Amino acid sequence: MRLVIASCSVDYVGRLTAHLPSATRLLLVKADGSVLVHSDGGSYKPLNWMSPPCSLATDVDDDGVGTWTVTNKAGEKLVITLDEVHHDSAHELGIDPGLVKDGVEAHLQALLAAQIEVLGEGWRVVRREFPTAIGPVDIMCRDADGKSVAIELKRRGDIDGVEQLTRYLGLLNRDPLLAPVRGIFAAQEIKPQARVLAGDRGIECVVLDYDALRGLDDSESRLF
Amino acid sequence: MRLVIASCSVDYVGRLTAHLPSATRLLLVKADGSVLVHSDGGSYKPLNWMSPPCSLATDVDDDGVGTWTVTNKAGEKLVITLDEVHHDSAHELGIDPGLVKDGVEAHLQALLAAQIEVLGEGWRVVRREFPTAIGPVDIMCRDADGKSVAIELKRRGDIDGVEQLTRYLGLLNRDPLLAPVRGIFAAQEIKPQARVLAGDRGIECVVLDYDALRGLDDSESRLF
DNA sequence: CCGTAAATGTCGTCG
DNA sequence: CGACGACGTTTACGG
Repeated sequence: MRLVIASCSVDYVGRLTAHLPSATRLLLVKADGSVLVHSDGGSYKPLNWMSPPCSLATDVDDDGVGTWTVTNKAGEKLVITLDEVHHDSAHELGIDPGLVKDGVEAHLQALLAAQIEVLGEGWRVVRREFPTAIGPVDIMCRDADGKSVAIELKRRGDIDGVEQLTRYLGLLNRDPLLAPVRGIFAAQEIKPQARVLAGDRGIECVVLDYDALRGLDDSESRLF
Repeated sequence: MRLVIASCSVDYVGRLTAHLPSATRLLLVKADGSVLVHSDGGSYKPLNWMSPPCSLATDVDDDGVGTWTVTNKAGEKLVITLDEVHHDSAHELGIDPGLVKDGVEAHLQALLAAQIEVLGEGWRVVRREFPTAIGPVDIMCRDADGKSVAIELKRRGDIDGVEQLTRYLGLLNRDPLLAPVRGIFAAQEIKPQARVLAGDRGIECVVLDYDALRGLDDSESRLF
């Protein structure tokens, strides 16, 4: 990894065209050739960048002044014009073991599927990620009477999720083997507008407590 | 901007829980207090981070070994445990003038509006960003017979865009002065599922070639 | 401040 | 490799 602090201007030509006027910035060159241009504020997103795989060609003088050209297979190009270099150092980092995540939708789905009876006694899971022509239903199950129920799971219950479930229900209810299919919109948090829209579509809302679900499940290890 | 190369492990507890085992990484502290943890590969996205506004508290010895704790108002916490510091430098960067973009959806809209007859002879634009109660229709136009057509533009045509246009059409068709309103979903690329959904809703799909549109337009400058 | 739509989205997963 | 949905989405733009 190479770190350069330099006064520079940047031009990107690719999926769009973008330009950065001259200013002092951090240029970060990773081992895979990718380049990030960061300012001293904003967010984690660079002002400009080139994702790997790509290659960096430099045309600079003894002071590091000149141009860097980063290109990729798709013909996208990032041109960095360096006016003055304030810092330039390289560091060996090695392979990163990577991130371990916990608490995302997949876990919520596993937890709910393992404890589907929190929704009603005698309920059973037919399939997780039940396939349809327009995408998979998160959990397909049947209630105590054997009637089909489609569950859409979200961490945050927004209008989009209700729309998604509505599309599934519209399709599923055309299948005489399944119809009538009931819909349940389950999330850790459901926005008021989503709740209203769900009510309007005859979709039931369920707020899930992730910690409670995890607590109820005695053998957490088998979920993963 | 402070740059630290260090062997460290990282824990994030917030909207989710995440852990990074010990390895050598770049720690980037921006002037606004935000912190980015980058590995030597991957993409522009850090392995872990804390967005501003947030505050960094350090508890380290003379070698820089110890822990950094970054917290924000929402109670999210990023804890970095430094085992060994290989590099530590600070740099003054100043304010960044910011990025200038060109070639995004707004430009596609301008190009298509200027050449609306690529959709059919005698078509004319009624208005770009035609206002409705639930948001603006990208382009409202009339075909050769004077019938209303609502166009939704996307760079990438996904299901969301079809839903969006469907909502507009539902509203517009309640207006006797406009109805019946036809819908066209135009994008540089249309996903199969979006195409199926559009077909189901009676919405026509049009694939746009940005370069061709730009090439057809003789005076590109007047678009901007 | 909240809601909506765009993004050089990126990232994982599954076919 | 493409299609698809989640994302600590983030970010910009209105009201």
